[in-house]
Amino acid sequence: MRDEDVDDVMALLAEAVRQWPSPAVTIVSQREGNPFKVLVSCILSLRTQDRTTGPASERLFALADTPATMLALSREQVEGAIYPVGFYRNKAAQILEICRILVEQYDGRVPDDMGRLLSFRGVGRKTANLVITLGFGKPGICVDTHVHRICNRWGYVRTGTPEQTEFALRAKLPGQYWLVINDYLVTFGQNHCTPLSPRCSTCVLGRFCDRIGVTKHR
DNA sequence: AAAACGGGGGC
DNA sequence: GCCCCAGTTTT
Repeated sequence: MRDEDVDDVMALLAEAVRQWPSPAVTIVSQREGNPFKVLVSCILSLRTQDRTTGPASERLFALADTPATMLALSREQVEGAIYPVGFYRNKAAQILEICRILVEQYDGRVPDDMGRLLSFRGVGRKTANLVITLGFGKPGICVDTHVHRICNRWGYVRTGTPEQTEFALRAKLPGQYWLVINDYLVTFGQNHCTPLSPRCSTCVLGRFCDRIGVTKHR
């Protein structure tokens, strides 16, 4: 994919993702404007399939949906609510630790800058960028493995790590696409342009794609 | 039964 | 950069 193809690809992508109702990322999108829910949802989704984190986070938020109230929960309560996301002890402990810091040092509010977000254990660039963009509506690019894989598969960027992809996209992706690329590409990556067996033969973006790193395809 | 999945931390 | 982290889902 060449730079001048961006508008065409984004339009085709928007059309393509419409065939998958209630995409998994919508679960996270529904947290829009609520940085705390975005943050907790992201912690739950670490190294798990996104589909499972929606119901799990709903159960947790039914018990508590602010740092102060969630801090009052026991680790066992949190662990029980978030089945079946896995990594229960780590995730429950990290969430409660973040709640404690938010209450004690940040007046119960989630900070809106990269530096402070990254200081929390369990928060990396993907989570921080999602909090900044979805939670606070500020500019940012959230690169998960889907975004990283697909942008490289297209040949739009040539990078080795998601962080490099983030910086490459920040430098070249037109600003009007920053807030939608993650939503589109995650949906697209989960349903069509999958890691192992992308459906290249039925892909509307075929003529724009370099298929870099594609080993098998149907 | 086995392989795929997926962000972050520690070194 | 490399290795590790645990448990659910898919093949």
